[in-house]
Amino acid sequence: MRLANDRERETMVMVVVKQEKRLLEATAVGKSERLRRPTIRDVATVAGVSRATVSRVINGGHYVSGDKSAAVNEAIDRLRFSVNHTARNLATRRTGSVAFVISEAQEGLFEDPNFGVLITTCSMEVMRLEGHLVVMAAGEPSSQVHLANYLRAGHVDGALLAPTFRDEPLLDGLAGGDLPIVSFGRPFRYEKEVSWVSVDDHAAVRQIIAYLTSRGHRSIATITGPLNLSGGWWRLEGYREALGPRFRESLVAYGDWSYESGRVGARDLLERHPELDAIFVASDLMAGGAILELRRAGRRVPEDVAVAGFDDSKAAISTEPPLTTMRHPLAQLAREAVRMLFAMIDGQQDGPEHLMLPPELIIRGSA
Amino acid sequence: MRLANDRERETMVMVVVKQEKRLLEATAVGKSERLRRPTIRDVATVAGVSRATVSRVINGGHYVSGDKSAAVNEAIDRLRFSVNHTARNLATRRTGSVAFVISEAQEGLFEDPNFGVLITTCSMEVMRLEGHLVVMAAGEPSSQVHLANYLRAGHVDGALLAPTFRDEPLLDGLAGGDLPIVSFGRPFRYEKEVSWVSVDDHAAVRQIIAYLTSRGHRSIATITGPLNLSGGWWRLEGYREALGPRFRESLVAYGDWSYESGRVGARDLLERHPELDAIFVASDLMAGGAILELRRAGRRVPEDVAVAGFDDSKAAISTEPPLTTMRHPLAQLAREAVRMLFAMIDGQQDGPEHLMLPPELIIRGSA
DNA sequence: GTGAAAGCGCTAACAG
DNA sequence: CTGTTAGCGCTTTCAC
Repeated sequence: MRLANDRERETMVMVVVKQEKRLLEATAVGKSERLRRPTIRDVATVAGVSRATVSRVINGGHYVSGDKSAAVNEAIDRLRFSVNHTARNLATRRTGSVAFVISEAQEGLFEDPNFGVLITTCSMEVMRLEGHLVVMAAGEPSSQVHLANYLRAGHVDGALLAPTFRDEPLLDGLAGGDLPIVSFGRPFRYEKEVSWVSVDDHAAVRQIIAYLTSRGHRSIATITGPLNLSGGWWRLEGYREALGPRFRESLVAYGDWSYESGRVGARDLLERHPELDAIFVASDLMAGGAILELRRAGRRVPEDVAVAGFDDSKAAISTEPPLTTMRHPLAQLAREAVRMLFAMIDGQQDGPEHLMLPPELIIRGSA
Repeated sequence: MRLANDRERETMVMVVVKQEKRLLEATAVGKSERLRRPTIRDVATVAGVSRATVSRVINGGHYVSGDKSAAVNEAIDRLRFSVNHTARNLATRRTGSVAFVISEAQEGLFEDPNFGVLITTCSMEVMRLEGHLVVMAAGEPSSQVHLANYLRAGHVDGALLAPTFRDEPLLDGLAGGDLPIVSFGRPFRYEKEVSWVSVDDHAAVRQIIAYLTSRGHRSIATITGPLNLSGGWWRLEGYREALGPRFRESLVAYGDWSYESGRVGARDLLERHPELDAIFVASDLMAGGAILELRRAGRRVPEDVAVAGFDDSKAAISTEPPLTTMRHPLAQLAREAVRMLFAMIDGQQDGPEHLMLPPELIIRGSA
């Protein structure tokens, strides 16, 4: 009895509200006159089933009979229904979105073509898993702290971190918190605590140095990336180890991923070691700059000086000659990172997970 | 009486639910053991007010007395409360997020450093307005149609469109719909119907050509961007108009924004017009390539051939000599685009709005 | 100025 | 397999 009364009341209220709404909409200004989107309630009515059944259908259709399922699907099509993610998220207590955190000052990162592959692949992969990729940028330390708090406040289900610098405060606020995160590149100081994906920089460089050595090169120099970024750091470490006793500080030029720094690096190396016969450059873009400078100095590539790059980005095939380089499996890393993140979000993964993918030697004309 | 009964019932239910929840949490597995986030209900209890009052406070604090307001704020701090956007969005019928749509195949766009400024500035501006910037990429035409439908399905409040190509299907599915959109660059075919922001490419090129002419240059060539992108198209139009009767097809080399196409373009121009004494290049990156090629051909810059770029991106100061160029007010355009979009979303703006910002001539060493 | 309560649209027990 | 119903956390009338 009580129940019946309640339902009556509810129904009455609903009707009134609906009328008011229609009134509102009818008098609304031009553009926004579209009627409200259909809800599962509408679908349920049209299909002649309960809301729960509709919900089941749009969530995989398990435990629903064939005909009911068909009826629901038909109603969905007819009404052009599409689920309201906000409502779903409220009910499931998930936001349905993950952050892509850019910690570096904007300018730098975006000059790197790799970055584009990363963000686009992540976005597509997240969308494939029915989620949203939300880009969040924080340059200065203060806003990084702010961002870390924001992220932890439950506005996103997890976060993907673009390569972070050695001393950035971002990870301090995130590591050990309960927000699932996956870092691109091995995060300094938090390598154990935080999940990450990375190409095996160390092994990659050993491999390419071995290749250069096997081709008879004896005086192999290098141009590094930024050493406060894990890619820059580990590629130099790999070089150092590969050279072993032949390593000398003067064989190292310090770059910052930019084309220009490749040029400057090559020039300096040539000055210090006119006899050098090969250079391993830590990114293709820099390698392009290095080749230019070598040419200017009258060296032929690869006859006089062999040049090997890293990444196999678009830059690798726009040099003359095209670059011999290590392929950086960025798209795959991005997909794996998203997979790892969702596993953590879904609670299928407890502790931190670390994934190191092998690169591949791509032999072209420069070495 | 009826009311009282209802409340009683509600209260009882609440208590039971809460107990169950606590039980659940206590038995939950390790990591996710954190207690649930405080809600406005908790804040209300602690502050000794109603949920409505809390809501008022966190939404501007209007119509709330000083002391209640203070009490609420104190409770908020104490409980480390932060609003649940999902719940708010459900109640307000807004998603709180806007899409940043990348229609181009990923590779291309991300080589453009401009693009980074755009997306980062948009993200920061949207966050400043309490929203989220969701990146959505769609390369092939089929997925573009899919994306257009998705966007219109109400999953976002509006969309910012990265520069679109002349014949992309994306806009066909979006223009005229009821989803607010703002395009970066003047959208072909939809210039009237769709809101957009753009630098005044046409005027910019006239200005820089006037500058070159004033410096005594008589044979001014150009290297264009992609003509199926509005920036590329209008810069060529500006060049054409500025040259007037002196315009000749052979003075035009067609590029694609890439460094390499700048090199090739300069080489071709030099071949066709050995007498040329100036080149207007439609992007700084290409200008860098052009300078390289000119040097190779033995021309001094700017003594023999003046080179002017466009964008004033980082590339402009890493050339030798640094580039004379037109500053592209990208960050400002991004902020204005977000402002326009929110105005449309908030219903403060009806028809499409178009904003063209003037560029600024930056004189450095190359011209 | 403030509180009560009705939703927002969906999911997830819980019965049956 | 299917329907009922109690929330998810917040906003927003509507009274007072």
